[in-house]
Amino acid sequence: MENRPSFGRGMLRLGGGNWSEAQCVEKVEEMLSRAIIHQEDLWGMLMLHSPAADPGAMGGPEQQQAVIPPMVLRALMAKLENSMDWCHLALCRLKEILSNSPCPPPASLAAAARSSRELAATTFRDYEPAKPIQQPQQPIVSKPSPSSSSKLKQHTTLSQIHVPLREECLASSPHPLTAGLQPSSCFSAGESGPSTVTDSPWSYLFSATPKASAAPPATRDDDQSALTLESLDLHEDSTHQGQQSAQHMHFVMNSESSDPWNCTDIISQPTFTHKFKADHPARALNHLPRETSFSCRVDAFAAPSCSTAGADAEAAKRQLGGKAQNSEIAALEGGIELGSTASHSRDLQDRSRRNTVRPKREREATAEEEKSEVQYQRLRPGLDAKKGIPDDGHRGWKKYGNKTIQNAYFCRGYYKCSIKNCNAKKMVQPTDKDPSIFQVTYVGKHTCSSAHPRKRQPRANVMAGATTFVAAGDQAAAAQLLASSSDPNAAADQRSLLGGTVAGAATPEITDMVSSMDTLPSNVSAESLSEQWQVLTGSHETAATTTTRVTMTGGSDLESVEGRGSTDTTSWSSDDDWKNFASEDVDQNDIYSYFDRNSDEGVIITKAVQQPGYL
DNA sequence: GGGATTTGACCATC
DNA sequence: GATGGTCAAATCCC
Repeated sequence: MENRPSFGRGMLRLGGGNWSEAQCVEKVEEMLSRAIIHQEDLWGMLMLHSPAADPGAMGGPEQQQAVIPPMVLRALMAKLENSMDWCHLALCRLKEILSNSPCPPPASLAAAARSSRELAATTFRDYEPAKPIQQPQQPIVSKPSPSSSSKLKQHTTLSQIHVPLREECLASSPHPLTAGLQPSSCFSAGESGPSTVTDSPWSYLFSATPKASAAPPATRDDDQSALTLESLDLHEDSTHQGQQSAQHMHFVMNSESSDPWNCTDIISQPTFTHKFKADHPARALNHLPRETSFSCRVDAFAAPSCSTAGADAEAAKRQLGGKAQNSEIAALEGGIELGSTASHSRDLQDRSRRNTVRPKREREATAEEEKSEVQYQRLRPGLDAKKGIPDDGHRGWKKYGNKTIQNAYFCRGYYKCSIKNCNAKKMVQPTDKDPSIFQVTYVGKHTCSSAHPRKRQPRANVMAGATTFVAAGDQAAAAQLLASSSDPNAAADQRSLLGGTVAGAATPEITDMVSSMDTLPSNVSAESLSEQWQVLTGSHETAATTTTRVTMTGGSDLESVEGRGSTDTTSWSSDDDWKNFASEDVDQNDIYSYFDRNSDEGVIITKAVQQPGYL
């Protein structure tokens, strides 16, 4: 399985190189941040069905039998909350170590502090009252490694931080550790500009960093997307933290919607300005409201000495002529700092400059490179499980290599077309943040068009999952459908829908992408029922669904039906196909057509999902 | 047994 | 020297 790190005989290579302690700490910080994201997601999913959160959601007795016992749910939630507390605490501690400047807990924290055993007794009172939680009772005192070559070599006296204990659930009470902090106070003494947005519990710190769209930047004139990042610029501040230069980012955002968990409040304030300064672009991004979907225009970009995320990664790719080292891009996208030293910054800047004179290899490969295309494809549970990678419809891919990539958790698989003399290749790599989404880089074109018929999808009935996407504007119904779905992705989509859909937010790219059932035989009539656009903020996707009712007349002499997406077509050529056909991957851009037929009438739903840059 | 996959080695490039 | 792409022998699996 190329999608998992290799262990045992093929020991995972962790990229090599010497990492300073500071870099290791940054790594840990990144891991903790991601852990928190997952914890919050899980917590949110638990909240959706928690009887404590919604006593009326239990339904009848049949449903009660099917759900997790309330006491277990509460215990799970308490576990999650405790875990999240610890992650927040660890992050605060790490940042304190890094900056070597103690950041005392806010007054609200001191007021909130109680003993850990008291917490245990509180959170587990309904489940396992006597079970203590292993938590340190004393403030952590750093023990610098004698071999350290970083600033950590110096003894760092850490401030006392008592374990913050929450008495209320996260939905109604922000974390006490962060409740009293201004946006950048934990990182630097940078200014914290005015913000008219009341930070929600989900947007404080270390949450998912919104990513910029890879699509051409949209302006507010031609795009009604929920959030527009008006400008983003970076500049060096060599005076910051001694010799380490800092990337300062300034954001000016106009937003009509941001936090899907508190969408109404944001909508009531159609425009807000959020300015701040942080000593790390990724940290700056962390202050953006969580789970937002936006486009951005990069007005200026300086090759970073530290990682950025999303927009910066894309900008870096462009800046480096699309030939940036994968390690750098992976680090950029992952928010991982490859090296905090000035030398690494210079290296990146030099690389950027070198690209004005294109390397020999690149020049020679120009023709081929122009044919490369990067896509993000989602693994469809049940359909792609066997191969472990998304099925793009081509039958002849042969795997010829597997490689661990520096700073990427998952291996990259190398595939080429098995047809003789065909030069098509692709590289497939799960993204770090969501292994079910793969970055697929196609290189070269197929020269075997007649020899690789599209692979017919298994005729499993996936209609139940497909229909869940048509309920834009009817979030409750959609959520109910998704909740009843067995699709593991349903929870995420449920969160997305519950988080708020924005009608009329389709981008021109999506408009061009979707065309449903434009070729029909004479005995089939099609009636377009609806076309819905929505921004699935929770998954950073924009989705379009078109629903077409299809009626077959004149008996079962169907010959062919085609549905066409932007780059490919799907077809079924016999009545038997028509009857049994359930799902077809229309093309590689996450366009799916679903068909369900009862007697002579069916409904075809085409869903197009645009993943903005993905990540 | 044969095709597909894995995996260490090799090579090109920076 | 580090890194990514490719090769090919070994191995796996149907």
